[in-house]
Amino acid sequence: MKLLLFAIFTKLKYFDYFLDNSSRMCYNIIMKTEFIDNDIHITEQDDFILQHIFDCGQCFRFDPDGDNSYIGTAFGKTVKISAENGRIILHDTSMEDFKNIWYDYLDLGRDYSAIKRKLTEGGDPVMEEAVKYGSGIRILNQELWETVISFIISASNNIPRIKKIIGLLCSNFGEPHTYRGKIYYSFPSPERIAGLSLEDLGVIRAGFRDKYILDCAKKVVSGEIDLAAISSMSTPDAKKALMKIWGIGNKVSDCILLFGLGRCDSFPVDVWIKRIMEYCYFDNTPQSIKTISEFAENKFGELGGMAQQYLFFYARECRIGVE
DNA sequence: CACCAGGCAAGCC
DNA sequence: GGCTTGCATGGT
Repeated sequence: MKLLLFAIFTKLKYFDYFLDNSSRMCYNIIMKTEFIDNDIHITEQDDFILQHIFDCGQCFRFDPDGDNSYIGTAFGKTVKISAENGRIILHDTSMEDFKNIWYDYLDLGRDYSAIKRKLTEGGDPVMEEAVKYGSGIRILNQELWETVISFIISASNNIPRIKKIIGLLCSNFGEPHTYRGKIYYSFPSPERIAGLSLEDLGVIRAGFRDKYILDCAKKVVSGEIDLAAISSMSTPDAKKALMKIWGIGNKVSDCILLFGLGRCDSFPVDVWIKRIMEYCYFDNTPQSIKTISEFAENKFGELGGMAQQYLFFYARECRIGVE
């Protein structure tokens, strides 16, 4: 029990909690893993629903691939994930990539059942509904550079078009690799983007955001922006540093803190969150973003980021406050 | 045609 | 500090 509570706020490292690290079958306290014919099979993991994970606006590079499957690219590797009858399968991957990339990317070391219990233990009917709708949400641990550029692109944009722009960025400027007989592209490096002109970048149709992308890439390459340094800063300092980047303001920096830097207390307030918070907690009366942020900080604290994802998914599924 | 989309920068007070 | 406006593009 002590371990479970501990796991809410930390993350179980793959290597730390597996009983038998040398065999092809492993357990940790919240799931069972097997490596069978180039596939990773995960069972005894109930807090995992692909639609919730990949359709809650945190990640723009995974798409449905048939029933109960998604396929996408992260850290330069592509994986097809399917989930059916309590069995999650990561197809055509290696144990190495599972340990080094996907285990952490999918946040498999965190106990989301405990998080959901904690968020709803106060008897908040709003959060109970939200958690019911998005019960399989997990917060992905994404690459910082990709998260920075992706959320610069997200400003004043809609999710389908964000995905389209990022897709064009990768297919035009990323490195190709083959997976299951098809070609996929990595997210382009800072060096690659920094070498482009604004005109080159025009093919991705990013609109007014193109200059932010180019400026950021150039400054990352020159060292003026040090992402490694930012990742080791305290959350307030990291936020200040991110907000110095052209094109990154309050909301985008909160998204980067949550999705790219693992700061789970970060509570990004966008138009959807603003609407659902006003509707559910403020008698549907308009509030400033600052008021909503402070309310969320008091109410959700360390779990603000998780609460935000459940609310965001719930708001969009039920179109709360729209019409 | 207007209005909006996981906002932000710049210019104003 | 807070408030307004313009911004690229594509969809409704």
